[in-house]
Amino acid sequence: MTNPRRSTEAKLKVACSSCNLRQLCLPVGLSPADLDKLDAILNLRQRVQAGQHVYRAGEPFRSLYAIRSGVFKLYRLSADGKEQVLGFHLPGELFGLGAISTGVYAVNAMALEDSHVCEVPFARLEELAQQVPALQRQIYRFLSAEILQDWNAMTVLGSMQAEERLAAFLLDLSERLQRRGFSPSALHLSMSREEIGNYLGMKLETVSRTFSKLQKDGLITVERRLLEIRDMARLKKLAGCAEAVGRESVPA
Amino acid sequence: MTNPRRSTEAKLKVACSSCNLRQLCLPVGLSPADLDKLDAILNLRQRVQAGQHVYRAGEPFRSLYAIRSGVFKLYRLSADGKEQVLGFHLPGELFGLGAISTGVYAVNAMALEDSHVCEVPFARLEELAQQVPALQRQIYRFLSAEILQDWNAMTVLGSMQAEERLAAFLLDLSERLQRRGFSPSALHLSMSREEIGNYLGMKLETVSRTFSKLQKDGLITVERRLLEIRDMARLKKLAGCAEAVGRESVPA
DNA sequence: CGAATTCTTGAATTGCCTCAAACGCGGTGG
DNA sequence: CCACCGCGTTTGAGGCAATTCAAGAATTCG
Repeated sequence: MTNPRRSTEAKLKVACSSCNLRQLCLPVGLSPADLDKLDAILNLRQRVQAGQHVYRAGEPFRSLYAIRSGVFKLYRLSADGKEQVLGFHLPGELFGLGAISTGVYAVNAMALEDSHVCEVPFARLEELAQQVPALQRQIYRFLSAEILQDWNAMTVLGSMQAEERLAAFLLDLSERLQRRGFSPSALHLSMSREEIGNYLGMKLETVSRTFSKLQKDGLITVERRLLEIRDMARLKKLAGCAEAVGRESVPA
Repeated sequence: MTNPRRSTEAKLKVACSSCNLRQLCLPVGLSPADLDKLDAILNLRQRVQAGQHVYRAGEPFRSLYAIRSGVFKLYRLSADGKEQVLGFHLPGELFGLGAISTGVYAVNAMALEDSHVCEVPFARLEELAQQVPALQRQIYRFLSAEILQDWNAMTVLGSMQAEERLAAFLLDLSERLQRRGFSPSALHLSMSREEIGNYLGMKLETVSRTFSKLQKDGLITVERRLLEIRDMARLKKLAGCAEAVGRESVPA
C-alpha cells in the first residue's frame, strides 16, 4: 500500500482529512490511507452561487455531490410546469443518489445560498468502494438514510395538519443543524415561504399564517428568514414526538 | 388490526436461476456462476401468510427480503398509535433497505396476501457484492429506485387532489404489475380502502367516493377489491402525465 | 344463521385554499 | 436624500374539497 499525502495540484484542494465535516460525510470510518484514496478521486470544493444549479433533471448522471457549505434544494417540475420540492440539503449531506438507478438525474439541484460542493464521480467512487469495504458501507448508509428521510417526509405529508407539519419541519432542520455544530434553536431559513410550503404540501399563505400562530403561542419567534425556537418541548409535542414535554402522560 | 395467524416456515429450495422473477430481482445481470453464489447465501422461498409480519419496527436488521409472490405493506405506528403506510411491494421487489443505515428496522412489513419471500442475509450479501461488481451495482439500483419511488409518493401527497392521487396510485400499480407479466388493466387490490387512503393521505370514505366518481366517469370499474381500468389515457391525464390523451394540447 | 368486517353513501362541518390588499425591505435612479 | 419599484411576506374574507359523523349495504366467516 502506498501512503501518499494529498496531491498539491492545481485545484483549490482541501482534503477530506482536514474537512470539518469529515465526521458526517463520506469519510466516516475510513483509515487515513483510504481517506487519501478518496481524496484522489474527488473534485474538491467547487463553488456554486445562490440560484445556480449543480445539475438538472434529464442530464446524464455522472457524479454525486457532497455539500461543504451552503444549502441546496432538490425539486422537479411536473408536466404542467408546477414545481415540487423534494428536499433540502445541508453541509455534510450527499445528494444525487436518486440518479444511480436510471443513470439520469431525476430532479434539479439548486443552491439556495452561495455554497461549496465536492463532486464525487460515481464511476470512480464505485471502483474505490469495491476495494474499500468501509467506504462501501458508507455509501449504503447514505442511500438508506435518504430513504428514511423520505419516509419521514411522507409521514408528514400523509398524516399531519399544517401546524404539525411546520413543527416537524423545523425540528428536522434543527436536529440536522445541531449535528453540524450550529445552534439547534436559532435557524436561518435559506428557503422562501413558498418553498417551505411546497415541500410541506401547503400554500405559502398557510405557512406564513402558521408561523404567526406558532409565534403567538410562544413556540417560536420569526422575523423574515430568522427563526428562533423558544419552546422546543412543546414544538416536539406538536410534531408528535411522544417524549417531548415530559410531564404529560403518553398515550398507549 | 394485525392479524397474525399460525406461522409456517417451509423452506423449499427454488434457485434464482429457475425463478421467473430473475429479470426483475437481484439476479439481473449476473453470470450463471455468480447466480449460484447468490443462491448459496439466500434462504429461499419462505412462506408468509396474509396478516403475518416479516419483521417489525425496532427489531435488529439482519436481512433484506425479495418477494417471490404476494403483496406486502410497509408501515409504521406513530407515537400515538396511528398507522402510516409507506408503501406496497410486489413480486420481484426487495424490501428492508431502509434499515441498512441504522441497523434496526424502521417500519413493519406485513403480508397482505399469502406470500413467499426469499430472505437475503445482508452481511453475506455485502460480502458477496464486494466480490461481484454486477451484484454491487444491482444493490445500488434497488436502493436508488426506492428513493425515486418515494419521491413520486411525495409528489402525489404534496401536490395532488384526491382524484389525481388515486389515479396516480392506480397507474403506478398498473405499471408495476405489467412489468411482472400481469394485466395492466385488471387489478386485484390486496389492500383495503383504509390502507390505500392512509398511503395516499386521505380518509377511506374519500377513497370510496373517489372510486365511485371515477367509475361514474367511465375511467374504471370497481367492485370491492376487483378493479378494471377502462380508459387508461384519461386516467393518465388525470394523474398529470402530459402525453396521455394525445389530442389535448399540453399547457405551457 | 348471526356477528364482524369492509365498503358505500349522505349530510354537516372545517381546515386550508383562493382571492385580494397592504406592508416592509432592498435596490435603483432622479 | 427621497420617490419609486419589485419581491417576499403578512393578514383578512369567503369558498370549497375533504373530513367527520352517521347510517346502511354487501361480503366473509364462525
